[in-house]
Amino acid sequence: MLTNFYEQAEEMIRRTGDRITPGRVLVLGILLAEKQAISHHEIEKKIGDNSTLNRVTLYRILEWLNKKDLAHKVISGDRKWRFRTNIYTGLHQHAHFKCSLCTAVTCLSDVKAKYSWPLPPGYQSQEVELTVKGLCAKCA
Amino acid sequence: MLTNFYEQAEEMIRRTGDRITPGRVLVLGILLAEKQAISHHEIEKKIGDNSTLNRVTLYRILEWLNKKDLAHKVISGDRKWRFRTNIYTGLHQHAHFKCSLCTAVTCLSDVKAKYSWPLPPGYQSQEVELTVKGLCAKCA
DNA sequence: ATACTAAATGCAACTAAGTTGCGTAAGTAT
DNA sequence: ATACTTACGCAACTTAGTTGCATTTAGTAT
Repeated sequence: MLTNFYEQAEEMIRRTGDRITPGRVLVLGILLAEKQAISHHEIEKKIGDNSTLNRVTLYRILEWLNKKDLAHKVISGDRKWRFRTNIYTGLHQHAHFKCSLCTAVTCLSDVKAKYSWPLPPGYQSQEVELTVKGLCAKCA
Repeated sequence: MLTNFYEQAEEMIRRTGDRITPGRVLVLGILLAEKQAISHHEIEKKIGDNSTLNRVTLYRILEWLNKKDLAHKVISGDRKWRFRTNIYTGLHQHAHFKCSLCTAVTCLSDVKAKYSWPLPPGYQSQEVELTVKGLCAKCA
C-alpha cells in the first residue's frame, strides 16, 4: 500500500519542524518505497504524470532531505547522485554495490564499512563510503 | 628532476605497444610527478603554457592511460574524475581521503580496502573503492 | 629520405547533471 | 483572515565530459 509511505513521509517531515509540502511528501514517499539508492532522473520517471514537480524543485527537495538527515546521497561512477532514506541504514557507514553493466546501485546494508585504520596525522574522518564494483546477479 | 618522470613515462608508454606521443608523455609524466589523484582541470593548469594540449585530447589521453592500466580513475563527491598512476599503488584496492572543505583527494595507500564479506548471491566483485570523507590536516 | 597508413589530435558543437537568481505561490503562526 | 517567511517554478547558466569529422602525425615499409 503506497499511501502508507506518504503518511510515514509526512510524519517524518513534520518532525523536522520545516514545512510540509506536497513535493516533499511525494519525494520522500518514493524514497521510502524504493529502499534503494535512486537518482534524480529515476525519481522524475516515477513521478511521471501523477504530479508536476519542477526539476529544480526536485533537486532542492533532495538536498533538503539530505540536510535534514532524512536521506543521504551517494556518488557513483556515472557521476550521478543517488539518494536513499536513512531509515533502512544504520547511518552513513555502509557499502554500496554498483553494477558495471546495468549501473544499478544496491546498498549492501549488512556490511558496515570499517575504517579502523589510522588516518594521516591531523586528519579527521566524518563519513566513510565504500563502493564495490562488479556484476550484479542479473548481468553476471 | 622532472625530466626523469618524462623518461619514465615514455618507457611505460613504449611497453604498451601503442604510439608514443608528446601529449601522452607529458600527461603521464605529470601524473608520475604528482603521485596523488589529480583532476582534468588540475592537469590543464599544470600544463599551462609549456605546451598546448586540447581539452578533448587530454580527456582521451586520460581514458587511454586508464585502459592501458597505467593509471586509474576515482570519482569524488564533486563529480569530478581524478587520475593517478598505478605504479605507487598495489592495484586498485586502496582507500581515498576527500577533504570536505578544500576538496583535496589523498590516497591512503597504506590501507587496502577490505571486502571479505559475502556479496548477495550471484554477484561478482571486480573492484572496491573506499572513500573516507572528513577534514584534512590543513582544514581541521 | 619518401611515401603510406592507421592512429592520434584539434575544433566545434553537443549532452547531461546540477546550480543560481528572481518573481510568484503557498504553508503556518497570529 | 492576514501577514510573514519559506518553498516553488521558470529561465538562464555552469561545468564536466562526449561525439563527429577533418587534419595532422608517429611508426613503418619502400
